[in-house]
Amino acid sequence: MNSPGGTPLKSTVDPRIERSRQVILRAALDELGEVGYGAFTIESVAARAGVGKSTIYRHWSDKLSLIANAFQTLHEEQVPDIVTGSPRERLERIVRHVADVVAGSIFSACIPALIDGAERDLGLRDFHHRFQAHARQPLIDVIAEGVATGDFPHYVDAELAALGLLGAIFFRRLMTSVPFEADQASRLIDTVLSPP
Amino acid sequence: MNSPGGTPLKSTVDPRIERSRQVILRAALDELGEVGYGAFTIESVAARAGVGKSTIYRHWSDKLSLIANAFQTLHEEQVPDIVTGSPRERLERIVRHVADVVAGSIFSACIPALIDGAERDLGLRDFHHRFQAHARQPLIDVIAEGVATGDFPHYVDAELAALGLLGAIFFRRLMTSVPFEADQASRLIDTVLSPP
Amino acid sequence: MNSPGGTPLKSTVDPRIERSRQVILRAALDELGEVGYGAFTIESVAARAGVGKSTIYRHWSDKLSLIANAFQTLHEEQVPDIVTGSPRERLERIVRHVADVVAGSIFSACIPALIDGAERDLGLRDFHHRFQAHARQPLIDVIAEGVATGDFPHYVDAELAALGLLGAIFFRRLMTSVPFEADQASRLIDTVLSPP
Amino acid sequence: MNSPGGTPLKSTVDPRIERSRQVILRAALDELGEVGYGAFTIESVAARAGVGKSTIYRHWSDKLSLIANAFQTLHEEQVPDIVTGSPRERLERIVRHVADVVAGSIFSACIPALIDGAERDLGLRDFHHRFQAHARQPLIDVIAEGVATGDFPHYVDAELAALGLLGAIFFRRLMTSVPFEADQASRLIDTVLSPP
DNA sequence: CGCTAACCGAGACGGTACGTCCCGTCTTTAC
DNA sequence: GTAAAGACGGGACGTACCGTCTCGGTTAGCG
Repeated sequence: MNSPGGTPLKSTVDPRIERSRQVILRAALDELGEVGYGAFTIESVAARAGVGKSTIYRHWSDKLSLIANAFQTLHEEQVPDIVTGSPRERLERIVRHVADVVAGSIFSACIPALIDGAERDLGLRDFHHRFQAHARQPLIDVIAEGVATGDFPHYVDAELAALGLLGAIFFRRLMTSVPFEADQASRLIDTVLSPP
Repeated sequence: MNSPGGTPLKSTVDPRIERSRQVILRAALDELGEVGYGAFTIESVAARAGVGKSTIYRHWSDKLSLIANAFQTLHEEQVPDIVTGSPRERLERIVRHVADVVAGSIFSACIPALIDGAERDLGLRDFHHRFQAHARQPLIDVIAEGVATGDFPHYVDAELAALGLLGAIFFRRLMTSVPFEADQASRLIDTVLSPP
Repeated sequence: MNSPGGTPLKSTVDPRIERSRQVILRAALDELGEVGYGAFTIESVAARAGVGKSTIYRHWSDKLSLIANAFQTLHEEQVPDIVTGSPRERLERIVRHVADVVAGSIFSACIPALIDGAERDLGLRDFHHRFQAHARQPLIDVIAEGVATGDFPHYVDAELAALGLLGAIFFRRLMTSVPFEADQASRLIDTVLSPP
Repeated sequence: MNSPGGTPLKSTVDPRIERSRQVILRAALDELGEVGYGAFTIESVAARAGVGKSTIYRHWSDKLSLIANAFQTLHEEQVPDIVTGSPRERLERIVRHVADVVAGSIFSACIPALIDGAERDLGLRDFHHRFQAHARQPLIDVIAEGVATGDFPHYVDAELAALGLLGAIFFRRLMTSVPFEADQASRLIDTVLSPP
């Protein structure tokens, strides 16, 4: 049910179904951002979406899969980056973007819920990990490219370096009271990858 | 007023209180580690501790403050490090220790719960952030020392570097399916702080 | 608005509701009769009725309104009397019936609970008093008729006489260890209304 | 424990004990009259009496026996009647007194609680019944005397007549919204025992 | 078009945990 | 050595949601 990437076999579905899904997902995201995971209730989402509770359960098996699915819809708003400039420049642009997103967005508001949910629900965990791996890849690629071109030191392990950069940003979001700000991106990159 | 000599009003407390607190906190930690934050139940803790539910509510106002308090008791098991060796050696020892703790321990099992709880409860958040800052400090210190002694490059920002190292470890724990292993500590340090 | 012909908005109700009400009221009466008002427990009623506690609270706001409502269902079992015979004969039949009911029946088992409940809950008190007035009326009527026909002394106040007869029966039930038995009905009537 | 009529074997008791008993009984009666049986709690009585909960349990085995004992202290305030006048006059004086007491007094406020409590607790029931029998006796006696002197008809059963008179008063208190008033005493007696 | 099947909202249902209150017992400390 | 203070295990309260399940009512799209 409700497989993230599955295309329907039937060429056309009842338009009411799609309409319900949209309304509910939107309401779920709003709710999650507003009250957080702990106070997130299906009944609130249903009320907010102007929909019966059963309509939600008709499309998602439980609370967590609704949340997981809602996250996917956020995925589309990514892909911010272009391919111009040196690896260093492109890396900085990516890091700034990540910092911005993590600093404040619906997505950011939902991260703790996602982390906790992933701990308890296998399906959600899988989605979470795959999603992160996917989002991490461009960063790794651009670092690897920079190592190849000599923009970054040869001893740099692209994967570990990407982990250090992302980790710093997420660590600040999740473990401290002061989130990482985009302006610090340059100094972070200098520290981790040595200055140009 | 009552006592002539200005003696403290309550010099000692009922020993049962302390005993109950210990038993309950222990049970709470066990429960948290086992079933996680989402399935954490006061009633289960009470049963596990062999205690009435009301005894728990007599000492903690609600679920979250119990959890917050339980975490504080984990604070004692830190202080792992010694002061011998070069900054590089001591840094690696610290990183390995953190990696070990994050890879598997009651504390590790509770991190997602802590992160999620901190998002909704102000008191828990404060505790969480103060606790992390405290635990982070030795790492920052040893990096700063290494920069001063020339063991690490002069351009390194100790705080950002510490963030990168810790962030990498926690990121792997929270956002990927493969936790960071202590064996990778050396390579991580090389990447972030350049090799010796 | 929606329906063109101005049809009632909700002609029928979910049949499950009525079914639940029946089952629960029955269980509540049984429970009341068995364990009494003091030990009457919503949770026991739920268990006895094979119903979730929330189903009870969905229909009744609290314990007392459930009890009050349960009593109303006893209202139906009255109407025992016919209209044949002299006033004296009919009076005796009524008194015997009351004595029988008060001596032993679910209703009788619940009287103390009802009296006590009525003392604290306005709604229950109203019901209790209205119910009693209703049940008292036939007795008053037949006495008044007897006074008119000369079967009873002219100085008899029908209402006070009815009170005396009923009072004697209830007093025995509530304030003594020996309930009034139907066989004594004749002598009671003779005493209060003088012999034929 | 705490048998209603038992005299202590020891000639002298610790005066604190007696003092505690008095304070607690007084507080219990006040509490009962104010909040009723349903909201009557030991903890409230303890607070009102300025006494520890355990002090109450040291003297009474449970809530009901405290209440029962409290009632006994009301017994002393009875004995209202004198022995002058004809049986009819003395009867009326007794009935008026009962009506007054039942219409409004701490005792009256506690009757429903007592009735309900007696239904569930054997000890309380015994006390209740014995207490009532005792209080009923003077009424029976004076009626019997009146029958003997010819003041009342020869066919009158003194016990049933007393039951009718008392029953009428209590019935009005417990089962109707209009309590019996002392002014109606004369007419009630006329109806039940025929006019002089 | 008109029918019928699917989908819908509404919300009742059996549950479970919440956090509160009070029970009656038991322990500790102060007077 | 008694009493106050109050901690304790227990259990019912009434509330909030869970995820499941009927209900009629309303579309949609096929025939």
